[in-house]
Amino acid sequence: MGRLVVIQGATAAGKSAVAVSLATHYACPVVSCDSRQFYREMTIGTAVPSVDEQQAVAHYFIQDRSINEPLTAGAYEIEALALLDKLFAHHSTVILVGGSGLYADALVYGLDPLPTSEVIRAELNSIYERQGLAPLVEALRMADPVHYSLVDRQNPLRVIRALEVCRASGMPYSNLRTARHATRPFEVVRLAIDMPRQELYNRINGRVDQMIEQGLEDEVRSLIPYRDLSPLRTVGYSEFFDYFDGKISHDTAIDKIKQNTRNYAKRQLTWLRREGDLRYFAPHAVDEIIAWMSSINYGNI
RNA sequence: GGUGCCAUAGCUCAGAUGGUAGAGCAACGGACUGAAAAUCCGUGUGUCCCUAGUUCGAUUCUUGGUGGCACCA
Repeated sequence: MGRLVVIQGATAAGKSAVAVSLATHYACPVVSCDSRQFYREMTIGTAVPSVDEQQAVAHYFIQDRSINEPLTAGAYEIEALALLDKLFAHHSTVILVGGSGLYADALVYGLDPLPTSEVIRAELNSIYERQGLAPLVEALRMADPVHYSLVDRQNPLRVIRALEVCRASGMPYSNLRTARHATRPFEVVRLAIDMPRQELYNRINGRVDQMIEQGLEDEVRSLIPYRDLSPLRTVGYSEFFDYFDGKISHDTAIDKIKQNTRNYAKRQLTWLRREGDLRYFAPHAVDEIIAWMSSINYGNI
């Protein structure tokens, strides 16, 4: 049975470099679970692996599609599972790396097979825009009292998604949620890259400055026609759109990118904390990671 | 050098005729099963510049410092 090594951690923590080092050591490929590095139109602002890194080891799910075809977590689960099937035919180890916790969990634990409906969601969104959240919350109370009592009723995305599932399936959302972990045809080893908060924030600030030097502003400007697509709701892009709109100054935009990236990193860390026994390593501790991996037995996910 | 004004949270500031203080932003904590770099929720974290007085009690009033700003030299 193959072994999937999952490398997580906050943005700018140095996950990609660790992944390349490990992949070189195990002579294995790297699969990304970064929801913004999927898109070929976004390069500078998403800090995709460098050309050198991509030539050193095979990378998958890196800039392999267009922002016109967004990849949802559910679709990612299916595509990535199919890919792993092929990769494990030739490799005993595959590395999964990326900052999108939901996507990593979709692949590792699986999502319940819930329906989606663009049409229903569009209807719900239009109600939300015209009448606000209250009627949607009330509709959810009628359609699924159980989930109504559990859901964050102030969060439009949660309420709308739950209603979307109810209407598309004809069943209460809560009936379809099992919270069961899927069984996978591979073992999973999870670890995370971490460092002191201040150090992480310094790296983030420095990386944003680098992105500016590399021409992030021009990259974002070239994407103005696509600004409403969901992949462009992204730190580093939204702020420049605000600047182009004259809402904020250039300097403010850059400061906001740094701040919003720090906030994003904090949310990633919060997400990872619920993975109680996650093993943390420093970004340069590749030898330590290799030693740790050879010391653990398969089977304890 | 003189005169005036100012000094309160990480930042910008408000405030109490004397009873140890509060806004915005930041920060921190959390939620999150198909928008997830998204979306949403919660929390004041403080030698009220220092000093000596007055007072039952001083961050608030008074004295003397220190630092900043403005104007005059």
